[in-house]
Amino acid sequence: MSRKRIPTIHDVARLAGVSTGTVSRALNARSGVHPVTRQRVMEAVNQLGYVPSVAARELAGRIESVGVMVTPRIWKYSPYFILLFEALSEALWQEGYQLVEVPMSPAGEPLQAAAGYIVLGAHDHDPRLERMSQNHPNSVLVGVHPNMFWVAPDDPGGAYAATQHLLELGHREIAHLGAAGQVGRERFEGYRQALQDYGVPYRPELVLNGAFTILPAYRAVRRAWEGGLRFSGLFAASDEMALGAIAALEDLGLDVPHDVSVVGFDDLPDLERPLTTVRQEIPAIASTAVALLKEAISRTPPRGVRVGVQLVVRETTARKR
Amino acid sequence: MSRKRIPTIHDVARLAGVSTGTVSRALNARSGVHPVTRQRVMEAVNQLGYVPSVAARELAGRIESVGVMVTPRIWKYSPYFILLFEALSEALWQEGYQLVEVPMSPAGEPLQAAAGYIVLGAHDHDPRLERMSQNHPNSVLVGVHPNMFWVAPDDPGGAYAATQHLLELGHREIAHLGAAGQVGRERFEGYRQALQDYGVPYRPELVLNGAFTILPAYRAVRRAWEGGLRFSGLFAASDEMALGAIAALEDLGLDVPHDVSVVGFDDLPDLERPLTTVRQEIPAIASTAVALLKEAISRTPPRGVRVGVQLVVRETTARKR
DNA sequence: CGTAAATTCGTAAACGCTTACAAGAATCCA
DNA sequence: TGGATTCTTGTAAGCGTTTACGAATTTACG
Repeated sequence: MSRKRIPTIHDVARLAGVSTGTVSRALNARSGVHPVTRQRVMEAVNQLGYVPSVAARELAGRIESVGVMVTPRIWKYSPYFILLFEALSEALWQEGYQLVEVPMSPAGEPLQAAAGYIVLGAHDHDPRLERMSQNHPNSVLVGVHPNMFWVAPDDPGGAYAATQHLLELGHREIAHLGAAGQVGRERFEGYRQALQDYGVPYRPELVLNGAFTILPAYRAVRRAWEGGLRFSGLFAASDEMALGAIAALEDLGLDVPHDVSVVGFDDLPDLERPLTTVRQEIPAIASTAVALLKEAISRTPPRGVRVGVQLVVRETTARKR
Repeated sequence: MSRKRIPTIHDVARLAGVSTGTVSRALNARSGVHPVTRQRVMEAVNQLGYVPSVAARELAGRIESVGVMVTPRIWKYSPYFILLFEALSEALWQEGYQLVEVPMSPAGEPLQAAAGYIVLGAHDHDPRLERMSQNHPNSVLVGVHPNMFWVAPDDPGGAYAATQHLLELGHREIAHLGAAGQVGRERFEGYRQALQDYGVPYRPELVLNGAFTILPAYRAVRRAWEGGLRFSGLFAASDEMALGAIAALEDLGLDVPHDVSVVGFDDLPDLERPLTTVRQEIPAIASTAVALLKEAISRTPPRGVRVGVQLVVRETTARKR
């Protein structure tokens, strides 16, 4: 049961009748190889099913690997983070990096060496972040931290835009379905600021608490409404929460958007409803992270970047009746 | 802002006053190097903060990397898959493999070469699986497929045990909260078989439909109960569904487990309730996948393995009143 | 048609590590 | 003490790729 040898660049070269250098150029460089030759090489590649060895590429200095450290428990917020993970993989690949998932020791040290690190999902004041920022200047946090490189979406701005949208539609009783943590706070701030700028008094009882996930949102909204709370607009701190809210409202016999307009946050793909929401450009966050990573690797002083965010109006909001 | 050179085995050798071969042996081999020499090498390693280059090791044939391909949309079932991902990373590392996340082309081809592949989360009859099974005999599916290597938990067995547990507690009206797809079907089969073996007639109206996730489960249970359906036991096809069901029942003023006993499936960690459930040994699934991968790499004919599953009785089931 | 410039391609070194091989040093036993 | 063993170590080839360099070929142009 002998193992089939994996084809290498030499096999391709032999089959195409060229040298390995040429194969490499045909594969990587935009120019410097005759179209006809390139064609022959590509055919050989397809015929053999050749795929370049990442290890060899890395050794030759063509790519480097960067470690992505994922905090455990991250799966509680999962759809968002998984999308981010995929986007990072893609963005790194584009820039000639390879994504390696590296475990983080309890003390906060990466368990594998890499050219740089990207940290996902650490808590607000996780001591491991201090550790990373001290010992690993070549790392980037997706989140906010004063003395690291960081990227984060413009949460306050997005929340502001969402609330503003509801206000512009004529709504005055606007509830907010919020969550704890730094992100939750920032989104709440945007909501509050928008109300203030439009001269609508802030009413604490209109702020409900969810947890970024769907069922707590459903229950909070249903309970609040059954308890007599009324509003014609709702800004939810995540799409999942928005879906929960909509389900609750509909189960109560209300119509979205005609009785209540709902705005979400994130713009997750493939949702069951076309949500009016604030889109996070996950690919943009990923590519910003990679750009910062390059700075971090060259030991530039750390800085943070807010990635813009965009209101997408779909079918869950309407003008107030 | 020059980047600090990463120390190599040569630097270590120079500092320790030995050859690179000796350093390598000191690091890898149990024997064949004088204790005193080894000591000197280790000191040099620590002093320089040397970490072996994974790429070079791989090129030299010491370790191999295996690609894990994650189907998009996987995040819909996410907690389970993220845990699995982490477990795989761990299990591979143990066996001297490195986990690399490799993107899958739309056609179903891995975009990076690796010693082997593990495929996660592809749909039942995904054409890309056919493709993989044809072109990449060195791959393992977590799931079930006739002509690939595959691992899967013992879904029918687990479902049987869950239902049996409810029957043994004296319940006779046992509902099933199910989901679509192969996994959903297999869990349903276990439920049905158990009823039959205990002489309890199968009543189709007791089978509710969720979608593996929490909110649809909540709504299905709530609606069914409000519609007059009654049962004293419920077997849910996933823990998330069980949580949704419990929330619904409690919102209806019922007590779990005294009015209704609920059993889940998966045994996710850190749930808000101590669920009676069927535990999937995720680490076992991961290590089985790795074991099969080794077979696959050596081109053994494909086979599938069911990993055992275990009923864990906690606080959501009770004897029928 | 002839020369200069541009394009294309082959050669070989380098990346960091492992390991087969051989040489040298230490140990053993008669 | 001397030869045979056994340990320890250095040497160098090889893993699959990229890329600087220079040779060979093609193109451009007067």
